[in-house]
Amino acid sequence: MAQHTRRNMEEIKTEPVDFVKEFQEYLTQQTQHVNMISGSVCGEKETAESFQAVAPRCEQNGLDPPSVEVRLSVEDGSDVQMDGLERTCDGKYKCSYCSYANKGMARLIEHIRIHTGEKPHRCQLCPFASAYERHLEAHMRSHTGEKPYKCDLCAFRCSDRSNLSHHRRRRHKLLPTRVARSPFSNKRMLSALQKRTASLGFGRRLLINLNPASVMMPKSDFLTDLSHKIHHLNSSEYKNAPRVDEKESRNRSANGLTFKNPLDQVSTLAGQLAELHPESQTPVSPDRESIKDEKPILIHNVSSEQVAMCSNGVQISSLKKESPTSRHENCSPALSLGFENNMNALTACVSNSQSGTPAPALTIPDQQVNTILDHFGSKSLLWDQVIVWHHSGSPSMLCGGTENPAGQGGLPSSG
DNA sequence: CAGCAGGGGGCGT
DNA sequence: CGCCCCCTGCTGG
Repeated sequence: MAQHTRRNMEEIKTEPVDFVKEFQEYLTQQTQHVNMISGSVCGEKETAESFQAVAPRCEQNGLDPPSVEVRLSVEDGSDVQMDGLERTCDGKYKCSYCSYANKGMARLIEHIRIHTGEKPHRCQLCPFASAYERHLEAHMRSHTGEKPYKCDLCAFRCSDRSNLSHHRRRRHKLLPTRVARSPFSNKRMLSALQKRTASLGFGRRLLINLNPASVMMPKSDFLTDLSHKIHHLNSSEYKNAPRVDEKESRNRSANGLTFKNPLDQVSTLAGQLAELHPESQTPVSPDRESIKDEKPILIHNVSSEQVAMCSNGVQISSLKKESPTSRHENCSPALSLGFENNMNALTACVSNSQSGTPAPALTIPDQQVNTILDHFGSKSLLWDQVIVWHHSGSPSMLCGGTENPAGQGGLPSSG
């Protein structure tokens, strides 16, 4: 009896890890099952290799291979029967499981996953899985503790824009705010930046403050109106920014964060982010009332495209690289990160930004820069991306300034 | 009521 | 096709 109890205790002890593992195995099995069905419908069974060939991106993100096969066996004609897909006469792809139709095949593939139960986008930290990548991103914020969306009518803040919209409707009886699109006048550059951030493992999240308020200004004014705003970027201002306890910071710098549980790491980092600067965490409200809260940003040496663009709220410049020794001089001592092998933690914390949301300040000591570079080198990280976020007169910055010294860096050619 | 997850639409490239 | 946004529904405090 006592032995039995002890054995149970041991089982319980390891349960969290085993549970996640088992759940992922379960999902894998489910995926394989769906694949099998899919393959039988297609008349061929896909191997793992062929899946990777179809969607190499999946390997990158550690996702399941797409099991929803989309193959036009017949090129012409409407109502082409595919694997779970039909094409309607108006060119839309129609779900064969329900009446849903969409002109975008990818959208339909996503939709069909609802029927197949496939959830290839898995959280690395918990059993959460979703058929939608965007949902995984929102889910990750629940781990990081990010609450980038703030209600401008009360102190409410949340991690999801939908929640904010929900809150505004329920609490303040307000209609949802339609957020205008990107303020970038140079959309090509925006697209390039998005691709670059994606290539860095930041998913589709963009490390740029796309303050919707900026949209209120005519595009042409973006280029002319920021000059008088640059004075906000006073280096003395962020000297006053709250800093992580120096001793603690030093310890972390020397030892790195040695969390056994990646979730702990994320949580701790999120906590540090929260301590950075109360104001700096104040997100950009998507509403026009918050124009006063615009947060200019600097992005140094953005890419090989020597871009210099200013806008109301966004400045991007292609400054010369700083020497590695001078790097720290321009860095806010806001936060030191230690990196194990959890790229997701980095992604989750660093990518605390998306359209209309600010990023936290991050400072990465040299040793850890090297660690990161070691980690990301094979992933083609171009470490000369420097992103500075300027918050309401209290600028913070994410620093870097040196290309991957291993020479493995450089972004894949976007072409 | 907030948090979270599921699902779909619009638009630019 | 990717990105961004929105709405809806469920759950727990």
